[in-house]
Amino acid sequence: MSESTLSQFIREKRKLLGLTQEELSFKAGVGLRFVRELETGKPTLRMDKVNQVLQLFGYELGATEINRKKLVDEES
Amino acid sequence: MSESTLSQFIREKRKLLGLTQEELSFKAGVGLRFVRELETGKPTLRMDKVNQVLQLFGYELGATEINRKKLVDEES
DNA sequence: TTGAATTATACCTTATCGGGTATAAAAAAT
DNA sequence: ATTTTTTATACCCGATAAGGTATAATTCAA
Repeated sequence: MSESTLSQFIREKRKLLGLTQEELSFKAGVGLRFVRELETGKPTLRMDKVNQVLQLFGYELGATEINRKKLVDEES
Repeated sequence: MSESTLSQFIREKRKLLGLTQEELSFKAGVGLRFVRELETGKPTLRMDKVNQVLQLFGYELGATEINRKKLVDEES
């Protein structure tokens, strides 16, 4: 799990659970189009909607250091 | 810097730099009202605007583990 | 305490996000 | 190769975020 960007993080987590975008959107309670835009890196998304998705994975939006070198795993 | 919530994080960082909400909003290129809503925890804010503010502190929005116990400082 | 500075809340307008739907492209399976 | 599944892109509409402005509340200094 490299998590260079939020979009990659979401996609990787989703695939890890073996879900399609449609299944994820249903589970998260957001529109399918939103999941697409999220995974394709649209920057203007609303935080609450993004959090609905992240919570399925046990994550949420937070402030992260910009030049924080991401190590092997998501642990730091 | 405890950073339990994003709003607290922003406010603490701002005070650390000795800025008023107005000065921060100007530097970040967002409206004053946005900074207020950000620091009072409005959950429906747009990610790009939040990132404009966070970048002033060298931070950005990212996925963080939900039950990640925040230790003494922001370092983990 | 008084007054100035800072922060909070409410109203209004404009821009656009989120969602649905449809179509196309790409990927995966048979 | 063909079919099915999955993902991407475009259009439309309703809801609301963002910003400006004004007013109230709070904080802080003198």
